[in-house]
Amino acid sequence: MAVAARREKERLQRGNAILEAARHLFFEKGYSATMDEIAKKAELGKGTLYLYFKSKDELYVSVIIEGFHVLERRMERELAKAEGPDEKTRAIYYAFVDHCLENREYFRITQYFLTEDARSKTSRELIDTINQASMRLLQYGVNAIQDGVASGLFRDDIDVIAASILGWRSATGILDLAVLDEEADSRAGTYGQLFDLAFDFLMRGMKKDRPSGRKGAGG
Amino acid sequence: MAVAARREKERLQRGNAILEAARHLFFEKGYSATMDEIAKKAELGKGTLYLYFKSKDELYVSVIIEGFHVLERRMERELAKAEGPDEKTRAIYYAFVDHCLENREYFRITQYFLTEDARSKTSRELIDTINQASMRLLQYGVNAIQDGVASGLFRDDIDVIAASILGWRSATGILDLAVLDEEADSRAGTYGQLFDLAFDFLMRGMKKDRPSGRKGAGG
DNA sequence: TCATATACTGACCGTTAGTCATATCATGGG
DNA sequence: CCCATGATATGACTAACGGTCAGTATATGA
Repeated sequence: MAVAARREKERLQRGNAILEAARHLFFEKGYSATMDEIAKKAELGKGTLYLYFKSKDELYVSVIIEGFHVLERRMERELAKAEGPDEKTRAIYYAFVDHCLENREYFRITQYFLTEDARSKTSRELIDTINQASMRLLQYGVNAIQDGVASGLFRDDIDVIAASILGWRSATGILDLAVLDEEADSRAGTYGQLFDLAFDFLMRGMKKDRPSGRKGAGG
Repeated sequence: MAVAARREKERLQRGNAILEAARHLFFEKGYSATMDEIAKKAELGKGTLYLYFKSKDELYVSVIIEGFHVLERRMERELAKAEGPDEKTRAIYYAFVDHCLENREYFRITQYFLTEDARSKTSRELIDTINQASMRLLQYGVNAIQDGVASGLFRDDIDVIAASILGWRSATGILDLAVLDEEADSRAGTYGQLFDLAFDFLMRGMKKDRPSGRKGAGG
């Protein structure tokens, strides 16, 4: 009796169809895309959406979480190519920045949810989901910097977690500007310079003071 | 005939009464505070609100702009107390950070408006109003750093504007975290450490390399 | 063929930003 | 004093939203 299994498969497919319609519309119109529109795009009745997602917010957050998965895969990919803590730290930082620039809609909708809706309105649960996903990705930065400390590239008196958060939040702060600015296209131009500066200052801050030392790869 | 003058005065008073009611409610409930609530609090009919402010968004932004004025006065005050570019840079940075922490509601509602509503929904005009106010305040940072370069404290190959933006955006990125976190109270604790780290790395990045020199105030 | 369970639907509800026909009030001439 | 005039204030109304639920359609297995 493969009925139950097929049912399950169909259920997943429907869920994905809704998610896809939602992604398109949230990307296009932001949070103000309506459930009616999404239902229409998914070729379903509005009520059906609520069989798969408890609320508009839950659907919205599902799209956000998608974005986190995309970013995590990218980080893994870039990390695999990098050698040594210097490159790894750089790989994580720019994987984040480039992901957000190339998929600015994911970034935009994520940032939205973390402001107003963090207020009483929405369930704490959804916020926590996003926070947990953030912490998971932050760990990549922590690990890279930790390696840097272990290998002697970075000072051993730095707070590894604080430094990671700083890198993350500096990039996010700049991304807010860059992504809001419709004109600016890629990492080139003014914003690219800013991301580089942020990374440069972060590295200078962490590296051991070796004004004249060589930069050989730390074994 | 002082009629016109009195009318004008009354008009201003009404406007302020509405603004005050709006501030209280936006602070308490965020953007989801309703125009009906604000009207009730201001002891006016809802329609009256629309004689003084074109839309809910315009009223909301008016409250935001209030916050910018408060911050600017604080910057002026702190700047007056500071001597030399090191202290001045520090004064501007912490005036910003402390203002946002002590008046987190102003920060919260500002950040909200700069995300979702930046999308097509609202008039570009309102966004621009906020951007102009931001640029005005950014100038305080630019001036302080410029002084630092002129006095030889900072390297003369740094991009003064980029460095200012970096300080601003790093602080904002951390503030997003700190202000969202209901628990965290003041500049003490984990977040305080982060703000300090951000400032420290910024200064290290800008200062001339003097690995062995003394840190005495550069006069 | 039909009873039952499962999945879908859209008319409906409460709520909200914004509008506008109407009501209220102050002013100054008669 | 009284009333005509214009300025100001009002809240019932509309359209649009998220969310609900009574009812419909479809699939299953006896």
